[in-house]
Amino acid sequence: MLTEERHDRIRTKLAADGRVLASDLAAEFGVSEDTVRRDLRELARAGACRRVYGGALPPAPDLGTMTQRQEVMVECKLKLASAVVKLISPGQTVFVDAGSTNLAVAQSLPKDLSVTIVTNAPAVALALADHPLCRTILIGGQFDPAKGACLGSQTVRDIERIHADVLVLGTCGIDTRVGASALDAEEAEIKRCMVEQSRTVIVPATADKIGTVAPFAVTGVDRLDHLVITPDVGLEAVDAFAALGVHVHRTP
Amino acid sequence: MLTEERHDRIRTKLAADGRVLASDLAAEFGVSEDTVRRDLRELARAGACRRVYGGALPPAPDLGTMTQRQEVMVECKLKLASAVVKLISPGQTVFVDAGSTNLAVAQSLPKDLSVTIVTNAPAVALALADHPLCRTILIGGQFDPAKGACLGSQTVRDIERIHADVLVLGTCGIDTRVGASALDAEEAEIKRCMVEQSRTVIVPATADKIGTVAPFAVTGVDRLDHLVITPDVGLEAVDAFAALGVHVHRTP
DNA sequence: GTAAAACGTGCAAGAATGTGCAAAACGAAT
DNA sequence: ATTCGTTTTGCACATTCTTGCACGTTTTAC
Repeated sequence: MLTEERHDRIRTKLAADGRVLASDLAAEFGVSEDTVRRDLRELARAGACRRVYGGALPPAPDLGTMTQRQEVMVECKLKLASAVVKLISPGQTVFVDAGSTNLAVAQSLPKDLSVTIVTNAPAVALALADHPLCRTILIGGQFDPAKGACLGSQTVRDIERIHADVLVLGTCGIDTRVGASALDAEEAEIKRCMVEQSRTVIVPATADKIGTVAPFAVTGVDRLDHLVITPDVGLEAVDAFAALGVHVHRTP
Repeated sequence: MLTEERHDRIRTKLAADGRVLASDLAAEFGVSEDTVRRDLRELARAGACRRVYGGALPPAPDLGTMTQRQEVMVECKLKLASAVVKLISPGQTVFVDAGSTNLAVAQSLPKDLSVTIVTNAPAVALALADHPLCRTILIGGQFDPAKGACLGSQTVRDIERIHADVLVLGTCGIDTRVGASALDAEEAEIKRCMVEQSRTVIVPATADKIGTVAPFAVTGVDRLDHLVITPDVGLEAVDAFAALGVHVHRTP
């Protein structure tokens, strides 16, 4: 049995059964489990499967990206979110960008806070469904499942019609020199547009994003007003942003 | 049984039954209750459920209106939905109106069907996030939490820019003389607009809506092409609609 | 108020996995 | 045919992960 033959049969079995067990494959192919594990490792590296304890599963079992992202660092993001909502005052109009942290912001919004939320993320709008005092404007457009947000020219046009007091900006990377940046050109365009239309910009960021630069620039540090971070961010980074005029808030 | 498989089945069971018992799950999976508790703990940490004494419940107990409506007549709506998706052909552009039945339609859409879905309901867009072949256009506007949809003049304007092959119309009442009607003026306006921009109109309706007239008219019977109903609708009603040129489909 | 059921925690056994390494198989060039 | 280098494979050992059990605590029911 050739290596590639095994790979092919594993792919087929995975598509047919929705899962494979390392022990089964070893018995079926008449090779050791070590070899099967090597196969699975390579297939996983190629994106053909996800390795789990005992075998492997298809790459996208549930909701691919959005649900997955929501599952990591939940408590961390909730803390960021509750710090962010403290910066929002009654009566304001707030742009809420897409992203799992910003979804947490929407969920953490006090029910007695009367604000207008403008967002291009359907999940954010749904999360605000039980906030009776909250007026929610959803910006439409072509829906990008990977980002969980609406992108495209129509979205940009609609955003340009709105002037907000505050923007809660999601970001893929934030750096003292480059500022905020995104992984995707379309996404960056939307974010740039939101920055343009907002008076104040708040960026919640987990430690892994500090000092990171993504390919597409969104805005320089000079346009950022508040940076909300977790306590595990180094103090030197905090000072660096503070020196550039950014108000840095650390969650407890 | 792999860990993630258990998690997945717990999620499914939770969505289907609205609750799970630790003892049931342990028996069903053939593992100890300790393991089930561990699973539930992880799912709860990921926000997929709330742990309660004896088992677990879905994370959002009562999201006001939308979630509540979803819980009633689930299997009935799923049957309607699977009948509706059979009327959709590859390559078509489909308006999907708001409403719990239409959300079921989106969820029941085959993953290998390549279509463009246009909707003003954020939940529908989110449900289509894991359909790689499905292009989703979300119509924005002011989000109405009670309806789970975007309403308002901007929504109307955006809908008027799109011409669809098919409309899956949600309705509050449908009658042989009055046609489809809605409980709300804004809502009716949106629906009217969608009918205007679509070539074919499909109306899935549960038995309680047949013969009902809501205050605000949407469209006459002459513009309805397909009526998808449950078997508990009387035959005389079926014949009445059929006599007016509507194709009536009964789910088994 | 008491008993039973459910729960959390720590722990140990067993299974699965990663890593390093050597033998075997294979191909190419001499 | 032989030799050298590469790839594949299986094995040994340390590590990690999962799971069930014991025991003390909390919650529920009667």
